[in-house]
Amino acid sequence: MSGKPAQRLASGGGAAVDDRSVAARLFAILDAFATPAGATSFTLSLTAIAQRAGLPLSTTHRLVAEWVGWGGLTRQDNGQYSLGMKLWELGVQTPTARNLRTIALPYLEDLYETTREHVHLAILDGRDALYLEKLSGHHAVRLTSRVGARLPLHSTGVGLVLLAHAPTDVVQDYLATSLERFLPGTVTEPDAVRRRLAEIRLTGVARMSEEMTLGSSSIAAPIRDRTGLVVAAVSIVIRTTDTANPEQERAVRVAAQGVSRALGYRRAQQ
Amino acid sequence: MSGKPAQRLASGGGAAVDDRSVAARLFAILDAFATPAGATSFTLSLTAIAQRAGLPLSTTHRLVAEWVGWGGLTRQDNGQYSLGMKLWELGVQTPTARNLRTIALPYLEDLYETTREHVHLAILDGRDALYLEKLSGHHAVRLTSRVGARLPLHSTGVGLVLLAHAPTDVVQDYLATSLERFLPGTVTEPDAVRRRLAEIRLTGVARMSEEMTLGSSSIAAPIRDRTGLVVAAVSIVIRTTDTANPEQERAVRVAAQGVSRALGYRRAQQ
DNA sequence: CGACGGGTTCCATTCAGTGGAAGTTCTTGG
DNA sequence: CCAAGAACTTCCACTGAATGGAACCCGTCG
Repeated sequence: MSGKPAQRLASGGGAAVDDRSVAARLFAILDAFATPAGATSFTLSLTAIAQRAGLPLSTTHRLVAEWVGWGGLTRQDNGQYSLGMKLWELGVQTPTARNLRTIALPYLEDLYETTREHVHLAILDGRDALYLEKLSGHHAVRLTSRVGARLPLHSTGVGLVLLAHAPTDVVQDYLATSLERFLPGTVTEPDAVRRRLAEIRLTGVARMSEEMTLGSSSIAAPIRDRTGLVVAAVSIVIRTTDTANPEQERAVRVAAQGVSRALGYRRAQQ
Repeated sequence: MSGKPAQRLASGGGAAVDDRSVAARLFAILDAFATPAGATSFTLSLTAIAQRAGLPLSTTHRLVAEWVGWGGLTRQDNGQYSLGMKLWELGVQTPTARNLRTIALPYLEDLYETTREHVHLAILDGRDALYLEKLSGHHAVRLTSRVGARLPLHSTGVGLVLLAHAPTDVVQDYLATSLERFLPGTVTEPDAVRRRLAEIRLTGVARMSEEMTLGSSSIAAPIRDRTGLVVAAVSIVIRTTDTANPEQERAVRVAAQGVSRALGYRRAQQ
């Protein structure tokens, strides 16, 4: 790093210079709260935030205070910090999530009622399936998914559907990296995945069985907007042992079509 | 559009001083997106953001770029900006919203199924009822409410329930200001409201009729946590013309109790 | 009691952020 | 077709806001 004659610590360690902008530091603080894995959301102490964000304590202290002042973070009685309501309020206003959810929810409810199984709504975001909504009864199978979670495209029903209808370069790109095998049943071989995608495009539904969670299978179908583009996917997650029920598949299709129609899709082609 | 740009003109047309911190300016930009009234969420041009945030265009340009880089804002094809998915992702992680929602949703679904009416879940936040969840079928009455919306405490079912169980100083404070009369039926007289609150505490339900929206009534009940504290309220919104149905009230109670029990409430007192 | 780990405050230093202005692109309309 | 204008982007000299090390505070533990 000969470029910048920036501040240099006299000590032999030669600590790295932090050239992040104030904004970047503020964001780093929020990112410290990104819930890992499927864990339940949590709280952090000031020091913990400082560590995760890679910031000096005093700086963290000041910036965290700014967040709290605005409502993006909340300080709890025990001194721990957590994400604040303001963030939630703004978050739910996000157009994609809000519009899709509002329109889709009634159909998802119908689907839940007729099948009594977990119902998922997801969109493609980057290289992941992002779960926008999840309905599930009191009982139902334990699952990794939750609203706001990201799950892989190749091992989930909604993921495969989204991938099947994604631009070719996205598919190319996705299959170029090695796909994680979560269970023995997970299909990870690129060509095998490609064959599945083709079949999904043909039949209009994806069926998965024990590729992410033991004991659970899923049936997923695409949601199209007015232009015919696939913008989301619905699925139900069922116990693997249940006998294959054509009614279930039909219900998923009906729901997907209902939402598509509500979005203005008129089955022009197909 | 709230808080006017913090500009203070020195006598004689001197330059304005803006003593906001970088963080405050970043927040002001996000706040520019706070959806007004009940309008559908929207997009803003750079110039519009600058105006609403009270910032010079070049500064706005730079800061908006930071937001976009992080994912808090998204630039659309037409050049307009809107809230970004990252914000949604973090927002749904907010503990209060997430936990309550997760626990309550199954019961809300039950309630929706048995009544087929709008179902609301709200908490008290500041001087407003903040709507955490809303289920509604395809048909159903048109409403002002939506997830993430804030509505007054005195003119909504959930609002009254929350107020009825709020600390006395909150009630005091709330009733000290003049309450807006949305419809002829809105009860705005402090003492009349107080009497209602007492009754709600006694009976355990609130009934409203055409106090916010013409043609719609609501039935609301409190949700308690393990300590017995009222942390939220559920309600259904029904057509006013419908004959009073004791089944509906019972369904609301059942839902509220179900959620309370799931939160660990054991009906110690009462 | 002393030490320790978390949190808070202080303040001299300096460099990141600022914003006016000039440059660029896209529209409008004459 | 070009001029006028609006919206956006880039530039850069200046400066005061942000920085972070250090000192301080406070509750807890052995």
